[in-house]
Amino acid sequence: MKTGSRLLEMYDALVRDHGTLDWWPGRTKLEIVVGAILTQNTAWSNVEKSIAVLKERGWLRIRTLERVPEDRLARAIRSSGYFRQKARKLRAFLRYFRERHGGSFRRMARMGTDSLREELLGIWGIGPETADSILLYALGRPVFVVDAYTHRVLRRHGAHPGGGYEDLRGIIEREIRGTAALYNDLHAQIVWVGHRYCKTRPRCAACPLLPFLPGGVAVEAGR
DNA sequence: ACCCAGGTGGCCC
DNA sequence: GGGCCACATGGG
Repeated sequence: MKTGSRLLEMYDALVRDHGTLDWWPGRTKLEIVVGAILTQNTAWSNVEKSIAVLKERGWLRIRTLERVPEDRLARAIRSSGYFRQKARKLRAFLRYFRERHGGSFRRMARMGTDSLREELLGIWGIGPETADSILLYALGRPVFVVDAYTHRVLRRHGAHPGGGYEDLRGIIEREIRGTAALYNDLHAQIVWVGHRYCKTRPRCAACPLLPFLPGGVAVEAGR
């Protein structure tokens, strides 16, 4: 299949353009998990504000966060949008984390990636992207995180093999046997280019992936 | 006054 | 198993 090699060529073009990115703003594993949940279908700038509030209040620790009532937590993360839903999701994770791992990432890390992934997907509010973000960014597992940009960027550049989340993840992981560091940067590059050039209204003029646009440059380059 | 953002669960067929 | 909808704020 040429999807993998084409994707790899696109990745190389992005790295040549601006270097590797070394991603995910988050000092601790808990902060990464919280960020992964809060950023669901939400701009990161909105999430930053919520994280700042949690830090100011000293709530960004397991034992503390567990004890914050759901409605108070919801108000604190208001800027992230869907704040009632997300407060519930955070508490659902914390409950699982306490009951299953005693609130310890060290213990959680003893699990194999596949079985842990299944457990994370069983938590209310944790879907495939959030689960994989936790596995990759908090636990350093070699998992590729598929997101809306991944679908869009690959589709626009004729590199999408079709299928949904699991299909795409499987194909990419099979064709690019990466370390966690590579999957980290690959995802970061896709979000970078998606954010700057490949939104629903694409702005392809100065995009490093311009050479990969199928059927000539002009088709999607307008607007 | 729109449109959109690093999704997910519930419900329907 | 796919198609739709609610969930909600802040920035362009």
